[in-house]
Amino acid sequence: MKEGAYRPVARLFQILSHLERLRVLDELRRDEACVCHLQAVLGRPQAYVSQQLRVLREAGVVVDRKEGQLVYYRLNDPQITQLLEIVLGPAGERTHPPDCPCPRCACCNSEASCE
Amino acid sequence: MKEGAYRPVARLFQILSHLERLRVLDELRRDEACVCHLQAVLGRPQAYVSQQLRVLREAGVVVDRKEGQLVYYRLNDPQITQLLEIVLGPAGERTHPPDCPCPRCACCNSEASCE
DNA sequence: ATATAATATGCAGCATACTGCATATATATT
DNA sequence: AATATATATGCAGTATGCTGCATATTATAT
Repeated sequence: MKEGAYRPVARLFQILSHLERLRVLDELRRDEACVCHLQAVLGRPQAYVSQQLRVLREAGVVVDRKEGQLVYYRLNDPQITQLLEIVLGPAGERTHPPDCPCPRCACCNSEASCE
Repeated sequence: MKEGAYRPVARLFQILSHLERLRVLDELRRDEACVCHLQAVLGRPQAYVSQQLRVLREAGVVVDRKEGQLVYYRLNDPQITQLLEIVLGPAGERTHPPDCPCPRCACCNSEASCE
């Protein structure tokens, strides 16, 4: 086995060894999500969420897509999906935080429920 | 998904996000190995190797077995094997460092080769 | 019992990542 | 153009892990 093969792997695991980043990735494997949605899911300041998203983005773990003024993030690497499946089990349902302002949560936050 | 589920996972990934620990685990998934063998593989001081082995042991990733004055370590958790397979590919051959004093390396280090 | 080999543990200095805040950019609305 | 909303970036203090060394423990041999 080539010596240098461990370095990128160690780096990847380091990216994943973070509580909030794991939460983000777990949410993203269900469906892509905008920043404000992730912000509501984590219950953390926007700047904090963006910072963790940058780490994930620069590592190639996620990619972003702009739509109007919203930025949607989604998983990029199928390896990540495999890893998450092993340690977290199958993906669950999309989270609907009560105070999420994003379009995809609007239906059930204005009315009583949406599904 | 329950809130606290991410903490142990983050901790596990943190354990794995280490260059030398990854090398150790990669060696162990081929076969169990004694401390002195791992010491020769890493080319690091004995105390350093034992320290990393302790981290792996306390995390439940590996278990040890005493045989005479040697202590053999092996993988404990099948999840780890799966994770390593994903990020490192299939396990390779056992490493035979030229200066390894352990019984299982003795055959090929005293003579020209052993396989 | 003493000496030697194999392994484990404790501690301290150093490096690095995490966290929170202030601020910058970019897009839409009026 | 001015304002508001959504998102990104830079920086500093703090916490945490890494590394190396000294030393303790355990087992074998003489």
